[in-house]
Amino acid sequence: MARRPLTNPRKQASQERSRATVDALIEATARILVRDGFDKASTNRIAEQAGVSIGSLYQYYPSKEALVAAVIDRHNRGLMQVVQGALAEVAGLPIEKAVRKMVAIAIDAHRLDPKLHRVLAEQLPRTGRLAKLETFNREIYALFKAYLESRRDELRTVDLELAAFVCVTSIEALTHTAVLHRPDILSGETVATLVDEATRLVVRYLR
Amino acid sequence: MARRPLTNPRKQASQERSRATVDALIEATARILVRDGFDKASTNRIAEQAGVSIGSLYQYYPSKEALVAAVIDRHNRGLMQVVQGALAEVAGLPIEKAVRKMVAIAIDAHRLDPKLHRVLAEQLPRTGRLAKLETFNREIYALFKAYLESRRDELRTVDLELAAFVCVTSIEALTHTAVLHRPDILSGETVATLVDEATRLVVRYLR
DNA sequence: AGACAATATGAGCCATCGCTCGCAAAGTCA
DNA sequence: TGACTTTGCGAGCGATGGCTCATATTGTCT
Repeated sequence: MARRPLTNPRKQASQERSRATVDALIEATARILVRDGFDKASTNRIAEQAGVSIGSLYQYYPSKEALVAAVIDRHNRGLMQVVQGALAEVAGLPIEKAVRKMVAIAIDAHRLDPKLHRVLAEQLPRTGRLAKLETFNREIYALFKAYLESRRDELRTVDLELAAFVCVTSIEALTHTAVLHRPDILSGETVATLVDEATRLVVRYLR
Repeated sequence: MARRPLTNPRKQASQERSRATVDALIEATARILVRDGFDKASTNRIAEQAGVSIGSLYQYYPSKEALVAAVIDRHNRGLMQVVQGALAEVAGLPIEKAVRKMVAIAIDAHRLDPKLHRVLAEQLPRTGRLAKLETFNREIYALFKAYLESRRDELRTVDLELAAFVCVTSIEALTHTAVLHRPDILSGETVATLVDEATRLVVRYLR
Protein backbone atom coordinates (compact mmCIF):
# COMPACT_ATOMS: atom_id res chain seq x y z
CA MET A 1 0.00 0.00 0.00
CA ALA A 2 2.35 2.71 -1.25
CA ARG A 3 1.39 5.65 0.91
CA ARG A 4 1.61 8.67 -1.29
CA PRO A 5 4.37 11.02 -0.24
CA LEU A 6 3.27 14.21 1.42
CA THR A 7 4.72 16.35 -1.30
CA ASN A 8 2.32 15.25 -3.99
CA PRO A 9 -0.76 17.20 -4.95
CA ARG A 10 -3.91 15.84 -3.43
CA LYS A 11 -6.20 15.68 -6.39
CA GLN A 12 -6.52 16.80 -9.95
CA ALA A 13 -8.43 19.90 -10.78
CA SER A 14 -10.94 19.07 -13.46
CA GLN A 15 -12.88 22.25 -13.91
CA GLU A 16 -11.53 25.50 -15.25
CA ARG A 17 -12.30 27.29 -12.02
CA SER A 18 -10.23 24.97 -9.88
CA ARG A 19 -7.28 25.06 -12.23
CA ALA A 20 -7.19 28.78 -11.69
CA THR A 21 -7.19 28.19 -7.96
CA VAL A 22 -4.25 25.84 -8.19
CA ASP A 23 -2.33 28.29 -10.35
CA ALA A 24 -3.01 31.08 -7.92
CA LEU A 25 -1.71 28.95 -5.08
CA ILE A 26 1.56 28.10 -6.78
CA GLU A 27 2.05 31.64 -7.92
CA ALA A 28 1.38 32.92 -4.41
CA THR A 29 3.79 30.40 -2.94
CA ALA A 30 6.55 31.54 -5.26
CA ARG A 31 5.83 35.18 -4.52
CA ILE A 32 5.94 34.69 -0.79
CA LEU A 33 9.07 32.58 -0.95
CA VAL A 34 10.78 35.36 -2.84
CA ARG A 35 9.42 38.21 -0.80
CA ASP A 36 9.43 36.78 2.71
CA GLY A 37 11.47 33.61 2.64
CA PHE A 38 10.74 30.01 3.44
CA ASP A 39 10.09 30.43 7.13
CA LYS A 40 7.41 33.03 6.66
CA ALA A 41 5.64 31.00 4.03
CA SER A 42 2.80 29.61 6.10
CA THR A 43 -0.17 27.92 4.53
CA ASN A 44 -2.48 30.56 5.94
CA ARG A 45 -0.45 33.31 4.40
CA ILE A 46 -0.16 31.57 1.07
CA ALA A 47 -3.90 31.09 0.90
CA GLU A 48 -4.49 34.71 1.75
CA GLN A 49 -1.99 35.93 -0.85
CA ALA A 50 -3.60 33.71 -3.44
CA GLY A 51 -7.02 35.10 -2.64
CA VAL A 52 -8.16 31.61 -1.82
CA SER A 53 -9.49 30.17 1.38
CA ILE A 54 -7.34 27.97 3.56
CA GLY A 55 -9.84 25.20 3.07
CA SER A 56 -9.39 25.27 -0.67
CA LEU A 57 -5.64 25.15 -0.31
CA TYR A 58 -5.91 21.87 1.54
CA GLN A 59 -8.20 20.50 -1.12
CA TYR A 60 -5.22 20.45 -3.46
CA TYR A 61 -2.07 20.35 -1.39
CA PRO A 62 -1.62 18.42 1.84
CA SER A 63 1.15 20.58 3.22
CA LYS A 64 3.38 23.54 2.78
CA GLU A 65 6.10 21.25 1.47
CA ALA A 66 3.82 20.06 -1.27
CA LEU A 67 3.30 23.61 -2.44
CA VAL A 68 6.99 24.35 -2.35
CA ALA A 69 7.66 21.14 -4.23
CA ALA A 70 5.26 22.31 -6.91
CA VAL A 71 7.15 25.58 -7.20
CA ILE A 72 10.43 23.70 -7.42
CA ASP A 73 9.07 21.48 -10.15
CA ARG A 74 7.94 24.44 -12.17
CA HIS A 75 11.28 26.16 -11.75
CA ASN A 76 13.22 23.03 -12.59
CA ARG A 77 11.20 22.43 -15.72
CA GLY A 78 12.21 25.87 -16.88
CA LEU A 79 15.87 25.26 -16.11
CA MET A 80 15.89 21.84 -17.66
CA GLN A 81 14.50 23.25 -20.86
CA VAL A 82 17.30 25.80 -21.02
CA VAL A 83 19.94 23.17 -20.31
CA GLN A 84 18.62 20.63 -22.77
CA GLY A 85 18.32 23.27 -25.42
CA ALA A 86 21.90 24.31 -24.86
CA LEU A 87 23.20 20.79 -24.94
CA ALA A 88 21.38 20.07 -28.15
CA GLU A 89 22.77 23.21 -29.72
CA VAL A 90 26.24 22.20 -28.64
CA ALA A 91 26.14 18.50 -29.41
CA GLY A 92 28.27 18.66 -32.53
CA LEU A 93 30.83 21.14 -31.31
CA PRO A 94 34.36 20.39 -30.10
CA ILE A 95 35.04 20.58 -26.41
CA GLU A 96 36.43 24.08 -26.22
CA LYS A 97 33.47 25.68 -27.95
CA ALA A 98 30.97 23.45 -26.21
CA VAL A 99 32.21 24.05 -22.71
CA ARG A 100 32.34 27.78 -23.27
CA LYS A 101 28.77 27.80 -24.41
CA MET A 102 27.71 25.69 -21.47
CA VAL A 103 29.34 27.95 -18.94
CA ALA A 104 27.56 30.90 -20.45
CA ILE A 105 24.30 29.01 -20.31
CA ALA A 106 24.87 28.09 -16.70
CA ILE A 107 25.18 31.75 -15.85
CA ASP A 108 22.06 32.57 -17.80
CA ALA A 109 20.19 29.77 -16.08
CA HIS A 110 21.03 31.18 -12.70
CA ARG A 111 19.71 34.46 -13.89
CA LEU A 112 16.36 33.06 -15.00
CA ASP A 113 14.63 33.93 -11.79
CA PRO A 114 17.54 34.68 -9.50
CA LYS A 115 15.50 35.66 -6.50
CA LEU A 116 13.56 32.45 -6.54
CA HIS A 117 16.68 30.49 -7.30
CA ARG A 118 18.36 32.01 -4.30
CA VAL A 119 15.57 31.06 -1.96
CA LEU A 120 15.47 27.56 -3.34
CA ALA A 121 19.20 27.21 -3.01
CA GLU A 122 19.67 28.83 0.35
CA GLN A 123 16.60 28.51 2.46
CA LEU A 124 15.21 25.10 1.74
CA PRO A 125 15.70 22.21 4.08
CA ARG A 126 17.42 19.96 1.61
CA THR A 127 16.86 16.82 3.55
CA GLY A 128 13.62 15.03 4.17
CA ARG A 129 10.71 15.75 1.96
CA LEU A 130 12.37 18.29 -0.30
CA ALA A 131 15.20 16.27 -1.77
CA LYS A 132 14.06 16.88 -5.32
CA LEU A 133 17.00 19.11 -6.05
CA GLU A 134 19.28 16.08 -5.92
CA THR A 135 17.50 14.20 -8.68
CA PHE A 136 17.64 17.29 -10.82
CA ASN A 137 21.40 17.39 -10.52
CA ARG A 138 21.68 13.73 -11.36
CA GLU A 139 19.93 14.38 -14.63
CA ILE A 140 22.40 17.09 -15.48
CA TYR A 141 25.33 14.79 -14.78
CA ALA A 142 23.84 12.20 -17.10
CA LEU A 143 23.34 14.68 -19.91
CA PHE A 144 26.86 15.98 -19.64
CA LYS A 145 28.30 12.51 -19.44
CA ALA A 146 26.49 11.64 -22.65
CA TYR A 147 28.12 14.59 -24.34
CA LEU A 148 31.53 13.53 -23.10
CA GLU A 149 30.99 10.06 -24.47
CA SER A 150 30.26 11.47 -27.89
CA ARG A 151 33.63 13.22 -27.75
CA ARG A 152 35.67 10.54 -26.11
CA ASP A 153 38.41 10.72 -28.71
CA GLU A 154 39.25 14.26 -27.69
CA LEU A 155 39.65 13.26 -24.06
CA ARG A 156 42.38 11.65 -22.06
CA THR A 157 41.62 8.30 -20.51
CA VAL A 158 39.35 8.92 -17.61
CA ASP A 159 36.26 7.58 -15.90
CA LEU A 160 33.61 9.64 -17.62
CA GLU A 161 31.23 9.32 -14.71
CA LEU A 162 33.78 10.92 -12.44
CA ALA A 163 34.79 13.49 -15.05
CA ALA A 164 31.19 14.56 -15.47
CA PHE A 165 30.89 14.90 -11.72
CA VAL A 166 33.98 17.08 -11.54
CA CYS A 167 33.01 19.31 -14.45
CA VAL A 168 29.37 19.82 -13.61
CA THR A 169 30.00 20.35 -9.93
CA SER A 170 32.68 22.92 -10.64
CA ILE A 171 30.76 24.86 -13.25
CA GLU A 172 27.67 24.82 -11.13
CA ALA A 173 29.52 26.04 -8.06
CA LEU A 174 31.37 28.78 -9.89
CA THR A 175 28.36 30.21 -11.65
CA HIS A 176 26.12 29.77 -8.66
CA THR A 177 28.49 31.42 -6.22
CA ALA A 178 29.33 34.21 -8.62
CA VAL A 179 25.72 35.05 -9.35
CA LEU A 180 24.51 34.84 -5.79
CA HIS A 181 27.43 36.07 -3.75
CA ARG A 182 29.82 37.93 -5.98
CA PRO A 183 27.95 40.44 -8.06
CA ASP A 184 31.27 42.24 -8.49
CA ILE A 185 32.57 39.38 -10.62
CA LEU A 186 29.64 39.56 -12.97
CA SER A 187 29.48 43.26 -13.64
CA GLY A 188 29.90 44.09 -17.30
CA GLU A 189 33.34 43.16 -18.59
CA THR A 190 34.26 40.69 -15.91
CA VAL A 191 31.54 38.26 -16.79
CA ALA A 192 33.49 37.41 -19.93
CA THR A 193 36.58 36.86 -17.83
CA LEU A 194 34.74 34.46 -15.58
CA VAL A 195 33.56 32.52 -18.60
CA ASP A 196 37.13 32.38 -19.86
CA GLU A 197 38.44 31.12 -16.57
CA ALA A 198 35.77 28.51 -16.01
CA THR A 199 36.20 27.27 -19.56
CA ARG A 200 39.92 27.00 -19.14
CA LEU A 201 39.47 25.14 -15.88
CA VAL A 202 37.26 22.50 -17.39
CA VAL A 203 38.87 22.16 -20.79
CA ARG A 204 42.41 21.71 -19.54
CA TYR A 205 41.15 19.26 -17.00
CA LEU A 206 39.49 17.13 -19.63
CA ARG A 207 42.37 16.68 -22.02
CA MET B 1 22.99 53.99 18.28
CA ALA B 2 24.26 50.77 16.80
CA ARG B 3 21.58 48.29 17.75
CA ARG B 4 23.32 45.06 18.54
CA PRO B 5 22.48 42.30 16.06
CA LEU B 6 20.20 39.61 17.38
CA THR B 7 22.78 36.91 16.91
CA ASN B 8 25.13 38.14 19.58
CA PRO B 9 25.23 36.74 23.06
CA ARG B 10 23.42 38.85 25.57
CA LYS B 11 25.94 39.11 28.32
CA GLN B 12 29.17 37.65 29.56
CA ALA B 13 29.17 34.89 32.08
CA SER B 14 31.53 35.85 34.85
CA GLN B 15 31.12 33.08 37.37
CA GLU B 16 32.11 29.50 36.91
CA ARG B 17 28.55 28.31 37.31
CA SER B 18 27.20 30.42 34.50
CA ARG B 19 29.99 29.47 32.15
CA ALA B 20 28.89 25.89 32.59
CA THR B 21 25.34 26.93 31.73
CA VAL B 22 26.45 28.61 28.55
CA ASP B 23 28.49 25.58 27.53
CA ALA B 24 25.57 23.29 28.18
CA LEU B 25 23.37 25.47 26.00
CA ILE B 26 25.71 25.43 23.05
CA GLU B 27 26.36 21.75 23.40
CA ALA B 28 22.64 21.05 23.57
CA THR B 29 22.02 23.21 20.54
CA ALA B 30 24.57 21.29 18.52
CA ARG B 31 23.17 17.98 19.66
CA ILE B 32 19.62 18.88 18.74
CA LEU B 33 20.67 20.32 15.40
CA VAL B 34 22.37 17.05 14.57
CA ARG B 35 19.72 14.77 15.94
CA ASP B 36 16.53 16.58 15.02
CA GLY B 37 17.43 19.27 12.54
CA PHE B 38 17.06 23.01 12.48
CA ASP B 39 13.29 23.14 12.45
CA LYS B 40 12.90 21.07 15.57
CA ALA B 41 15.45 23.08 17.47
CA SER B 42 13.15 25.25 19.57
CA THR B 43 14.44 27.30 22.45
CA ASN B 44 12.26 25.35 24.86
CA ARG B 45 13.69 22.10 23.67
CA ILE B 46 17.25 23.34 23.75
CA ALA B 47 16.84 24.52 27.33
CA GLU B 48 15.36 21.21 28.34
CA GLN B 49 18.12 19.23 26.64
CA ALA B 50 20.71 21.40 28.34
CA GLY B 51 19.10 20.83 31.70
CA VAL B 52 18.67 24.55 32.05
CA SER B 53 15.56 26.60 32.45
CA ILE B 54 14.17 28.57 29.57
CA GLY B 55 14.65 31.72 31.58
CA SER B 56 18.37 31.09 31.89
CA LEU B 57 18.64 30.51 28.20
CA TYR B 58 17.31 33.98 27.52
CA GLN B 59 19.72 35.44 30.02
CA TYR B 60 22.50 34.61 27.62
CA TYR B 61 21.06 34.35 24.16
CA PRO B 62 18.32 36.55 22.78
CA SER B 63 17.09 34.08 20.20
CA LYS B 64 17.43 30.71 18.64
CA GLU B 65 19.52 32.22 15.88
CA ALA B 66 21.99 33.49 18.44
CA LEU B 67 22.48 29.99 19.76
CA VAL B 68 22.91 28.55 16.31
CA ALA B 69 25.35 31.33 15.51
CA ALA B 70 27.38 30.32 18.54
CA VAL B 71 27.46 26.74 17.33
CA ILE B 72 28.56 27.91 13.91
CA ASP B 73 31.33 29.99 15.40
CA ARG B 74 32.61 27.06 17.38
CA HIS B 75 32.52 24.83 14.34
CA ASN B 76 34.19 27.41 12.15
CA ARG B 77 36.97 27.96 14.66
CA GLY B 78 37.72 24.26 14.44
CA LEU B 79 37.69 24.30 10.67
CA MET B 80 39.79 27.41 10.46
CA GLN B 81 42.41 25.86 12.66
CA VAL B 82 42.63 22.84 10.38
CA VAL B 83 42.84 25.03 7.31
CA GLN B 84 45.42 27.39 8.71
CA GLY B 85 47.50 24.50 9.94
CA ALA B 86 47.42 22.95 6.51
CA LEU B 87 48.33 26.17 4.77
CA ALA B 88 51.26 26.73 7.08
CA GLU B 89 52.47 23.22 6.51
CA VAL B 90 52.22 23.74 2.78
CA ALA B 91 53.56 27.25 2.51
CA GLY B 92 56.95 26.30 1.11
CA LEU B 93 55.80 23.61 -1.26
CA PRO B 94 55.42 23.91 -5.02
CA ILE B 95 51.93 24.12 -6.41
CA GLU B 96 51.40 20.52 -7.31
CA LYS B 97 52.28 19.18 -3.87
CA ALA B 98 50.53 22.01 -2.09
CA VAL B 99 47.26 21.72 -3.94
CA ARG B 100 47.19 17.98 -3.44
CA LYS B 101 47.65 18.42 0.26
CA MET B 102 44.94 21.06 0.39
CA VAL B 103 42.44 18.93 -1.39
CA ALA B 104 43.07 16.14 1.07
CA ILE B 105 42.66 18.57 3.92
CA ALA B 106 39.42 19.87 2.49
CA ILE B 107 38.04 16.36 2.53
CA ASP B 108 39.23 15.83 6.08
CA ALA B 109 37.70 19.11 7.13
CA HIS B 110 34.34 18.06 5.83
CA ARG B 111 34.70 14.93 7.85
CA LEU B 112 35.45 16.76 11.11
CA ASP B 113 31.91 16.62 12.32
CA PRO B 114 30.07 15.63 9.17
CA LYS B 115 26.64 15.45 10.71
CA LEU B 116 26.85 18.93 12.08
CA HIS B 117 28.45 20.16 8.90
CA ARG B 118 25.58 18.75 6.91
CA VAL B 119 22.98 20.47 9.03
CA LEU B 120 24.85 23.73 8.86
CA ALA B 121 25.22 23.44 5.10
CA GLU B 122 21.79 22.19 4.23
CA GLN B 123 19.26 23.32 6.74
CA LEU B 124 20.25 26.82 7.65
CA PRO B 125 18.56 29.86 6.27
CA ARG B 126 21.64 31.44 4.82
CA THR B 127 20.21 34.88 4.46
CA GLY B 128 19.36 37.35 7.14
CA ARG B 129 20.80 36.77 10.53
CA LEU B 130 22.83 33.71 9.75
CA ALA B 131 25.08 34.97 7.01
CA LYS B 132 28.25 34.19 8.94
CA LEU B 133 29.17 31.41 6.58
CA GLU B 134 29.95 34.01 3.95
CA THR B 135 32.59 35.76 5.97
CA PHE B 136 34.21 32.45 6.73
CA ASN B 137 34.58 31.75 3.05
CA ARG B 138 36.06 35.17 2.44
CA GLU B 139 38.81 34.39 4.89
CA ILE B 140 39.63 31.18 3.07
CA TYR B 141 39.86 33.04 -0.24
CA ALA B 142 42.28 35.49 1.33
CA LEU B 143 44.52 32.78 2.74
CA PHE B 144 44.68 30.94 -0.54
CA LYS B 145 45.32 34.11 -2.45
CA ALA B 146 48.24 34.82 -0.17
CA TYR B 147 49.68 31.42 -0.98
CA LEU B 148 49.28 32.05 -4.67
CA GLU B 149 51.08 35.35 -4.37
CA SER B 150 54.02 33.62 -2.76
CA ARG B 151 54.22 31.35 -5.81
CA ARG B 152 53.45 33.85 -8.47
CA ASP B 153 56.43 32.86 -10.56
CA GLU B 154 55.02 29.39 -11.11
CA LEU B 155 51.74 30.81 -12.38
CA ARG B 156 50.58 32.19 -15.65
CA THR B 157 49.53 35.81 -15.71
CA VAL B 158 46.19 35.99 -14.02
CA ASP B 159 44.19 38.04 -11.58
CA LEU B 160 45.02 36.26 -8.36
CA GLU B 161 41.82 37.36 -6.70
CA LEU B 162 39.83 35.68 -9.41
CA ALA B 163 42.09 32.65 -9.49
CA ALA B 164 41.67 32.15 -5.76
CA PHE B 165 37.92 32.38 -6.19
CA VAL B 166 37.94 29.76 -8.92
CA CYS B 167 40.20 27.34 -7.07
CA VAL B 168 38.64 27.58 -3.65
CA THR B 169 35.10 27.46 -4.95
CA SER B 170 35.85 24.40 -7.04
CA ILE B 171 37.68 22.48 -4.37
CA GLU B 172 35.08 23.35 -1.81
CA ALA B 173 32.23 22.25 -4.07
CA LEU B 174 33.90 19.01 -5.10
CA THR B 175 34.78 17.88 -1.62
CA HIS B 176 31.55 19.11 -0.14
CA THR B 177 29.35 17.43 -2.69
CA ALA B 178 31.34 14.25 -2.62
CA VAL B 179 31.26 13.93 1.14
CA LEU B 180 27.62 14.84 1.54
CA HIS B 181 25.95 13.44 -1.54
CA ARG B 182 28.25 10.90 -3.14
CA PRO B 183 29.51 8.46 -0.57
CA ASP B 184 30.23 6.10 -3.47
CA ILE B 185 33.00 8.39 -4.64
CA LEU B 186 34.73 8.37 -1.30
CA SER B 187 34.73 4.68 -0.51
CA GLY B 188 38.23 3.29 -0.06
CA GLU B 189 40.22 3.44 -3.28
CA THR B 190 38.19 6.07 -5.04
CA VAL B 191 38.98 8.78 -2.55
CA ALA B 192 42.52 8.83 -3.90
CA THR B 193 41.13 9.14 -7.39
CA LEU B 194 39.04 12.11 -6.40
CA VAL B 195 42.09 13.79 -4.91
CA ASP B 196 43.98 13.15 -8.14
CA GLU B 197 41.25 14.61 -10.26
CA ALA B 198 40.67 17.68 -8.14
CA THR B 199 44.39 18.33 -7.99
CA ARG B 200 44.71 18.02 -11.74
CA LEU B 201 41.79 20.35 -12.23
CA VAL B 202 43.28 23.12 -10.15
CA VAL B 203 46.95 22.69 -11.05
CA ARG B 204 46.43 22.70 -14.79
CA TYR B 205 44.18 25.66 -14.45
CA LEU B 206 46.78 27.65 -12.59
CA ARG B 207 49.70 27.29 -14.98
C1' DA C 1 26.93 38.48 59.32
C1' DG C 2 24.68 41.45 56.15
C1' DA C 3 24.12 43.67 51.70
C1' DC C 4 24.15 43.46 46.95
C1' DA C 5 24.95 41.34 42.49
C1' DA C 6 24.84 37.42 39.67
C1' DT C 7 22.48 33.52 38.33
C1' DA C 8 18.60 30.25 37.89
C1' DT C 9 13.72 29.08 37.75
C1' DG C 10 9.32 27.93 35.21
C1' DA C 11 4.37 29.18 34.89
C1' DG C 12 2.21 31.15 31.53
C1' DC C 13 1.09 35.11 27.92
C1' DC C 14 0.31 35.85 23.28
C1' DA C 15 1.12 34.86 18.55
C1' DT C 16 1.21 31.71 15.00
C1' DC C 17 0.99 27.34 12.90
C1' DG C 18 -1.05 23.41 10.46
C1' DC C 19 -5.13 21.68 9.57
C1' DT C 20 -10.39 20.04 9.91
C1' DC C 21 -15.11 20.18 9.16
C1' DG C 22 -19.72 21.62 8.37
C1' DC C 23 -21.80 24.32 5.15
C1' DA C 24 -22.58 27.41 0.96
C1' DA C 25 -21.96 28.24 -3.90
C1' DA C 26 -21.07 27.00 -8.58
C1' DG C 27 -20.97 23.66 -12.21
C1' DT C 28 -22.68 19.41 -14.64
C1' DC C 29 -25.82 16.37 -16.47
C1' DA C 30 -30.42 14.28 -17.15
C1' DT D 1 -35.75 21.86 -13.38
C1' DG D 2 -33.91 18.90 -9.94
C1' DA D 3 -30.29 15.69 -8.34
C1' DC D 4 -25.69 15.19 -7.79
C1' DT D 5 -20.69 16.51 -7.95
C1' DT D 6 -17.13 19.63 -7.64
C1' DT D 7 -15.30 23.51 -5.68
C1' DG D 8 -14.86 27.17 -2.26
C1' DC D 9 -15.30 28.93 2.28
C1' DG D 10 -13.43 30.41 6.98
C1' DA D 11 -14.22 30.02 12.08
C1' DG D 12 -11.78 27.91 15.10
C1' DC D 13 -9.34 23.72 17.55
C1' DG D 14 -5.23 21.94 19.53
C1' DA D 15 -0.31 22.28 19.44
C1' DT D 16 3.70 24.64 19.58
C1' DG D 17 6.48 28.53 19.24
C1' DG D 18 9.27 32.59 21.24
C1' DC D 19 9.81 34.96 25.09
C1' DT D 20 8.88 37.73 29.85
C1' DC D 21 8.77 38.47 34.56
C1' DA D 22 8.18 37.85 39.39
C1' DT D 23 10.53 35.11 42.36
C1' DA D 24 14.03 32.06 44.49
C1' DT D 25 18.75 30.63 44.95
C1' DT D 26 23.68 31.10 44.96
C1' DG D 27 28.00 33.75 45.01
C1' DT D 28 30.90 37.74 46.36
C1' DC D 29 32.56 41.31 49.05
C1' DT D 30 33.32 43.89 53.27
